[in-house]
Amino acid sequence: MSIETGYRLADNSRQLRRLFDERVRSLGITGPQARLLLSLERSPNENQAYYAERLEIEPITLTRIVDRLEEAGWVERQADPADRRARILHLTDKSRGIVTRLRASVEGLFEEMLDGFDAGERDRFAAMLERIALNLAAARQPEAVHG
Amino acid sequence: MSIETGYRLADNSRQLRRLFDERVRSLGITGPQARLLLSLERSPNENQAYYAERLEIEPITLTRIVDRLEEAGWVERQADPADRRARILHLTDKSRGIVTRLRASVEGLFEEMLDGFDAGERDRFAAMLERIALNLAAARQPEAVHG
DNA sequence: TGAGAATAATAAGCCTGCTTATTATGAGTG
DNA sequence: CACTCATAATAAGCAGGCTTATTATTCTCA
Repeated sequence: MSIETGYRLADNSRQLRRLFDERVRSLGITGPQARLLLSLERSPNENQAYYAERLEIEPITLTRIVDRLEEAGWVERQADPADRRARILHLTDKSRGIVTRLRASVEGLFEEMLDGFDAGERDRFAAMLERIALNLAAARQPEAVHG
Repeated sequence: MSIETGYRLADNSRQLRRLFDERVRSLGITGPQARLLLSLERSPNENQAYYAERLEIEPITLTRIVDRLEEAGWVERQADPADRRARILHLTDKSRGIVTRLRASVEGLFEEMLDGFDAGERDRFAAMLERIALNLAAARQPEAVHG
């Protein structure tokens, strides 16, 4: 039984990612670029390692996303006066406008996803997802159990 | 509220995909390659278009996965006597052994994911995922509503 | 202080996903 | 039959994910 549910969960999230990518594409950016811009709006002026951690991608992956965003004028790298290794990221005047639309797009999509769910159902679904998140975290480090 | 739930769903599935990729990697193949091999076990001897449709990837993406699997001896392409454009795929003697272990790996992972969920909870979670799948399908073609 | 470990960013190279385009073949219609 | 349209596979080229490795800097602690 868990097989079908596992596949369904994977399928749903693939659809969700696709829809997100499609919608932000009309704004001229890719899905991962949009995720970084949203993260930059919420927590600005941190170094690249911070955003890589937050988006759960490798630093080198983030580096290349930033390369393209910077080239297109959506973000700027800035030296960190406190650490000469680091680069601080921030939005530009050009990008501040788009981020609002991005946020609306994401919120609308998530709302469509849960269309027809009442408040109680949303709570129960969210609680189940939290339990699954814990299970997946536990599955990640099977060695740690033997401490 | 739906924002956090949407992000949680996306996060969970990213974790799930990562765990899957990590586990099959020890068998010497990548995640997408594993998905194709499992699909080949379940429905053998179809053409490439069939598996692309089934895995919900573009035909060209499947072509390249097959390129690498064929080169490594995990699958074989075969001419379709009924359609000279098409190529029929099938597993090889070498791959038949690994597919059993793949299946066990997937089933184990999905089981860990739902650890602690009783039968009723599994049913309710699966039902919610189905509703979300319908909502996402509806979100895909907003134009069709006006049809 | 000074040596070694840790951290920040990046490069190279692989695989997978996409869009757009091309070629070969098949199917349908007049 | 011939014309058109659809379909199967593939190519080119890009973005994003990864692993592994490199360089520069910072941190730790004996």
